[in-house]
Amino acid sequence: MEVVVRFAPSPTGPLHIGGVRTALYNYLLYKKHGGRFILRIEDTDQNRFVPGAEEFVLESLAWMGIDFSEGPGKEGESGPYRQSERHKAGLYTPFAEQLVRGGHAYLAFDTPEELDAMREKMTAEGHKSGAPYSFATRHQMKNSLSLTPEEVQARIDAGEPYVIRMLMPRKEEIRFYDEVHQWVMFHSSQLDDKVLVKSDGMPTYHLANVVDDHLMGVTHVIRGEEWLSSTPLHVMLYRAFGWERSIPAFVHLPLILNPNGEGKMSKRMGDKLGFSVFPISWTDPETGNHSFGFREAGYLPEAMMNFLALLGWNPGHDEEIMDAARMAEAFSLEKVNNSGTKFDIDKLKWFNQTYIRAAKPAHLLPVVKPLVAAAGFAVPEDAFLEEAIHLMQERVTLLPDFVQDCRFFFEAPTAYDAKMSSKFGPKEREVMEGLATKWENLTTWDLDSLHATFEAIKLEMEVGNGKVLAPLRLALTGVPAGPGAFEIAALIGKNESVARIRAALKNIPLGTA
RNA sequence: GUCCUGUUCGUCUAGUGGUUAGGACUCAAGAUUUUCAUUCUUGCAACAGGGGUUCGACUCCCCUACGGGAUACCA
Repeated sequence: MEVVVRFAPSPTGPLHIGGVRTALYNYLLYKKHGGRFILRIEDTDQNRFVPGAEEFVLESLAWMGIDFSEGPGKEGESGPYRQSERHKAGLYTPFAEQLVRGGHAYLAFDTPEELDAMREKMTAEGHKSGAPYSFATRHQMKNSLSLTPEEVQARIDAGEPYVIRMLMPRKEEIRFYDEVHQWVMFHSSQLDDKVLVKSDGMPTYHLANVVDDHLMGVTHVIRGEEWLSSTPLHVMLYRAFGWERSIPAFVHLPLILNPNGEGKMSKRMGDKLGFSVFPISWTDPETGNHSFGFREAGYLPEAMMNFLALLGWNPGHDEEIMDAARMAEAFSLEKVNNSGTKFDIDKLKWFNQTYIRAAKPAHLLPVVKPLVAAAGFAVPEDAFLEEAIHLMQERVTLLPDFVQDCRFFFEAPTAYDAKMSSKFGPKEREVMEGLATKWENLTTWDLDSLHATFEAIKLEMEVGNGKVLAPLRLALTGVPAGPGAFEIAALIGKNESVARIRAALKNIPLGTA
């Protein structure tokens, strides 16, 4: 059987990292089995519609390397892909009518105020369920069940707004199999009469979701665990429509929790704890507030993908570093975990570091280049930058470190490390003078000749490695850490290297050593 | 409150009745390295609690505790 999965975000705000993981699991299953991977935009709530949110989803998935097979801008056999468009095409109304005709749903005319009143009444009477609309209350409300057909028709004719609600049966067992949680059972008496069609005629998530999944031939509903509670309603909908034989497999993914375990990962906690919850940066069109994403923080999408995949799933072996193809190959729903997962930023950093170290400098070049420019440096030639990346990549965790931790590739030191400077004594200065002179006279400028001058100066001045290397590093970079001094010198060139030694001699006050 | 769901090192996890409970991240110590980083070695560290079932429970069942989710004309 063909596997059809779908990722169905709603454009009510920027997609967050939990959504990205949901998309990723869909993608992995699709990559493994083939079939179709549909991106569907669930924009049935026009009040909460946020401009730019859909573009944000598209750009985020593109950055992550998560390709869907059909969706907005990529027409396939199941379009259109925005529920608002599907509604305009009249896709949902017949199904809602079918439900009403079949006695599975009914019309309700209650105002928000009346609903609130009932809610209050329920809680005041100490009812455990605060639901204002259920088998217990529906006959006290204004709907096509409690009103006579004439009254109902009169209200409709008068243009009174109404919603369509699910008529939840009184006593029915609702059992469904979830690939992650196994058998889950609900009792219909605990469920309320959810709104299926809003008073503006737009379907709610529940209706649209079930109808679309059916129409699109979705075989696996992979979504976050926050949906587990509404699954019985969906199952009842499948039953009411007579679609129970083709009901999709449910896969409710464990939630991604805040690092401190306090609830599902949120922007609020991210701000508090200092990490992003968005894949890429986002500017709120309403407030203008800007949030950085993992991309801007300097994470590689491959690292992100690897980390996210392992947040709630494991391949069944000890392998941790896997590319998309390898993960897809190893992917299996049975290996998806069932308990909430705290977001471990340290582990993500480790993945990022690992991927940066393993990357080809040419692969990193396009992302590092803009960072160099953004820092205000003149952007060197590609060959230079690639070599700098090569020298730095095993000591970098985040992409911006390529600029932050090695400014010396782009400019002469503007300050010198105090501790190292204090050891820049007379002997060191003498050695540096000698080395500068030797370098000036060098006709070939490569690692070998540089090392040769190093050996020569040690012999001449009768000093060890430290008396040469430490002051040289200080002169060249101003900082105590970094790639080998000769590698740096070789890269920045003869004139620059000599100039930096001369500058250090001039600018660093005589130490105490 | 009610319903659903979960609970193995600090974190991510392996484990499906008999294991010295394994790996990874973090942290600590040491070795290598002209600095830093890398690499390598070692170490610290867990089956929420209580009852059953069983010759034997981390593994199966029940209860408790503690998390998480859902309880909208939001998704």
